[in-house]
Amino acid sequence: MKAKAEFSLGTKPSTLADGVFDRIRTAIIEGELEPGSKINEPQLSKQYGISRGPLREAIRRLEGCKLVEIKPNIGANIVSLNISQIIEIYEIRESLEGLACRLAATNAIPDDCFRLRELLTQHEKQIQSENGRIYYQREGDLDFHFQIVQLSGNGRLFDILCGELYHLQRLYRVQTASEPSRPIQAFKEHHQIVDAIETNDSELAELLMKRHISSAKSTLLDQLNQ
Amino acid sequence: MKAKAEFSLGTKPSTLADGVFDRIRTAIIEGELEPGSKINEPQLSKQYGISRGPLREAIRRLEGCKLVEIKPNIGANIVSLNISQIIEIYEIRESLEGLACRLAATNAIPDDCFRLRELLTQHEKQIQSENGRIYYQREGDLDFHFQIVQLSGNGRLFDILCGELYHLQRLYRVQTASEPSRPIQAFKEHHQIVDAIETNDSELAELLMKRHISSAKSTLLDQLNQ
DNA sequence: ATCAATTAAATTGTTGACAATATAATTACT
DNA sequence: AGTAATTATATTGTCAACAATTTAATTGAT
Repeated sequence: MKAKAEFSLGTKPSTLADGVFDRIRTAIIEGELEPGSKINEPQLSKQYGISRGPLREAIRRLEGCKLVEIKPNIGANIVSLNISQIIEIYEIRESLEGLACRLAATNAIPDDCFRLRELLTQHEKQIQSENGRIYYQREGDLDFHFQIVQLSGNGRLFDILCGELYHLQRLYRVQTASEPSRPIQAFKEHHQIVDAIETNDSELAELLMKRHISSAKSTLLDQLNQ
Repeated sequence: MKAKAEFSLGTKPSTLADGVFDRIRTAIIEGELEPGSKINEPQLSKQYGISRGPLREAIRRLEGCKLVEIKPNIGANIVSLNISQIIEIYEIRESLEGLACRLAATNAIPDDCFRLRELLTQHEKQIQSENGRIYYQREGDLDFHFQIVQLSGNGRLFDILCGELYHLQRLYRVQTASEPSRPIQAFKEHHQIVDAIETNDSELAELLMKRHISSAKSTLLDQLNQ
């Protein structure tokens, strides 16, 4: 019996299909598996040291998550997003994270706000430092949004945003190797948002978050039209 | 070669796994498979006349769609929603369908509005008639929302709403055998919404749709607290 | 040499068998 | 009789082999 408890809680890696699902999933999100590329079953099953049975189950599950597309008798391809699909996601995020932020402002207790400020302080240091700048800026931004959604207390909302949409946008960034283009401005907006949450001003919190995401969308569009 | 082209377009039923995925999926949505009940692989594979391999692939795909939950070495259960999860979905729908309706108001051409009116006329007849009243009221309501989301032109939004959230709420209704409780009022609100779309008043269209869904949520909460 | 037809290789789809685990039934004990 | 331990059954997880289909390579004709 191998020590295989990869995580301490909330995971269920006991089957090969589940384990390889996690691995392929992160490989897709991290950009190790190129968007649009084909999945070769014999190759992957050999690479992971399992047979095709559980591998195919993992791929089917990924299909359900819309991370791969399967064409009958042809095979599975890593999903690949074009710019208009990214804009679609921004539209949805604007709407849903506005909601999340409103709910967060209603629910948040002082300790939650403290943790958010802490995260932003950490984020600020990373903006000023040079090492690993771009990578950590992206991650810091995601962490912030992640925590807001968690504060909303709406589990389904969390699933959609943190379990689906964030991953897809990240996938696109890796795909196009885009850099964060307005880190200082974004940092300020984050603080504004925490201000609103801190005073339980849910309406303002919603408005600010929507504007924050709308700005990111506009920046992306500008970069393309330039 | 059997004539197996179940639908004329947009389907890919050529593999057993895909075919049985569709069948189980609709069985869940239609309420034929009871929420919370266990899936027995030998039984289902016999029932559908296939082996366990493709059946398990279908179940894994359903897991990815969050329609079943799999516990390792135990089995798969049809997902079962409690009331607070339904409320969560209402919150999300309020936000997303507001967005959808705003986009629809921007995009809609006169012919689209004509079709919406037609749908509502049909819906009105079904309210007045007695036969199959409840069932068709529900379906009519869903058709209306479905068409609005389609008019939004946002494919991802369509996937989330029409491919996921609608099904889950329907599942709950079957589960609790609830009836539509405010059909005439809902009918009026639908017409109001089309009015706004017709004049391309996107802001109003969004507001009305959000209010429409919020009312449905309140009605549900009232029924429970009464 | 270019293209179509044919053959060969590789990949996907499906099945049945076996191993591992969990559930049910039986036995044994206080 | 009630409960713990043990056996038996059923179900899930995994694998390897075979069938069906697609893709690549080869051959042949104009």
